[in-house]
Amino acid sequence: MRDPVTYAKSLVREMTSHAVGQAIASGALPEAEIPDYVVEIPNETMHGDFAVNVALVGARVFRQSPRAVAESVVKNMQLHPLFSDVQVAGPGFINFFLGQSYYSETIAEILKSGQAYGRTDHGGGDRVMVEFVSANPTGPMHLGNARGGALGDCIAALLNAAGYSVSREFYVNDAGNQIDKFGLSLEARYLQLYRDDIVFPEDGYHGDDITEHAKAFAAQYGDGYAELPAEARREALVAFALPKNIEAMQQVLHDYRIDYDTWFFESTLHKDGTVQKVMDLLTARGYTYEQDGALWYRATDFGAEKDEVLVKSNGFFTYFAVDIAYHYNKFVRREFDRVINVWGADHHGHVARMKGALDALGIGGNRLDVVLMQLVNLVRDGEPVRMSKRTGKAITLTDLLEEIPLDAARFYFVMREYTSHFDFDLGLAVKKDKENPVYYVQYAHARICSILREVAARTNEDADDADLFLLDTEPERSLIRQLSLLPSEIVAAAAECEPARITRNAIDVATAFHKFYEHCRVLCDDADLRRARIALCTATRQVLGNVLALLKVQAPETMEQLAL
RNA sequence: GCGCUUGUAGCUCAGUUGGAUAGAGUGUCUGGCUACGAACCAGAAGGUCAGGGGUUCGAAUCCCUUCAAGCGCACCA
Repeated sequence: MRDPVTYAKSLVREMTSHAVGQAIASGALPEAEIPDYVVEIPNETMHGDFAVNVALVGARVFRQSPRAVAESVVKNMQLHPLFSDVQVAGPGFINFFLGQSYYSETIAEILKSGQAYGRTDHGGGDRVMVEFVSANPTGPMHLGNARGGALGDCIAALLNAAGYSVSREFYVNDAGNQIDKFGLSLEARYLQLYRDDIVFPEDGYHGDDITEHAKAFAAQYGDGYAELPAEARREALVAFALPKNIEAMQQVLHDYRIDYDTWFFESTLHKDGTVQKVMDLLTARGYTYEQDGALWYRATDFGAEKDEVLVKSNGFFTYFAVDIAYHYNKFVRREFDRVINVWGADHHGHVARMKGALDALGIGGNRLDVVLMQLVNLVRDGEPVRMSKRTGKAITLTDLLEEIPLDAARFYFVMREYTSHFDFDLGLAVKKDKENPVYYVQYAHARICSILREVAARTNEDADDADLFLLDTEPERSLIRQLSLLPSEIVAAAAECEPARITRNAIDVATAFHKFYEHCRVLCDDADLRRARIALCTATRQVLGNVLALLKVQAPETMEQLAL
């Protein structure tokens, strides 16, 4: 029962297949191969807990109406004790109803597993890397990084809970063009401190942070670098500013509750020769050619519309070449079974050629999954917000976290599916009322804690040996049914790389609990029922706590705790 | 021009690999606190699933097409 839903579904499948076999053996159905059918959870509870469509998809091969097939199957069905009933309904669905033992065993399982409830070994320990954010280290992080950060971090947590061995990684682009630009920008700001005739590069980084770096550098080293050769000057400035930027990113992300296993530096791929090695590998495999002084990769051999440059005619590698080398490093050098990259949707053109390049290397592009996240629009009370009120510049991750609670930020960025172009409403995120789903879920947790405090104060009862069969009203069963979904929901969310499934699950659990609270008094006079309901509250608190932990959102014991 | 993503209630979004009467939240209207937290619950109203074709027992879901929005199509990263 570690995963109640999956277990019950497998029983349904066994019972159904066996019953069809029996029906054929008894002559009720003609000899035929059992068609593929699905076991699903119906939308309506009156349609049972699980529904099977074998009669609908099998009507043709059995040459009978769906209802007739269903009747024959049900007639030959031996019901497992976990179920209380099976019925034919609608056009020919076979509906299964869970018995009370399912509900009591689910609660027992949750209480026994505790923090481990929801975790499975589905992934078999496969090594998966989740690379996310990987923001350009030449400046502060923006809102897209905020969504990508919450998304990647939650995907990693989900994979971990689903039984994968997960590594979180940040790729630091500390080489190449944008670092040159960074150096030129720093140099211009530095020299401007001493001379009037310095023109700032048109395509340089115009942010104040560049000027701040230059001033700090000047404060520490004076004007000595103004007279040195430009190359040495820029190198010193970059060596001064880049680590500061990286450290700042680490700090902000840490504040955002994201801690990486690895900060991987692009420069190491150049230094240890990986980039050149991978170029040679592609050439040896016959997938490159030279033209116009550049080295080209035959992307068209792998379905792309045009070939791509790997080595520019000036001798430098393209970003694409380095990225191929980076992924070679992930799969071959570091032996990850799977890699998940969280990219902004504006990189979608890069996906097919990256996978193609992995095919070209014989690694297999299907081992790479790219989560293409749509970009975020910031709105306040329906109006688009482009700039920070405080700084007048584009809103950074730091600005955002100063304005809205951390819990709201983490929850909101994964609440919508990553394919949705969504508007982040600053007005809504700070609201501490029922409009805000974060508080709705947290309130449910605090409410349970409050009840359990009350229990401790009044009765000090032990619910360990409670008779869980007493939890048989609809609000109770409906809540337990919701609790039982968690392990399979985590597996599904991990498979889809979609944390939004889990935020929805959290909201659904909270809803089911609030309804239970409304209809069933926990501190009732019947001592047996009381103990059973205490056990249900404890189990619900555990599930909410486990889900919120996956999302890295606080599970408060009182709402006052949330005052931030 | 080609490609990717999206289009479902006034608004924000679900819809579990094609299933039963398309669901939540919010907003509007109405009701519920002298018992465990009303940051909650219950009810009403609200739909041409962007439009049009097709596939089949059955389509919001799959195929074709039109329209609309966002984003890509560099010897940038």
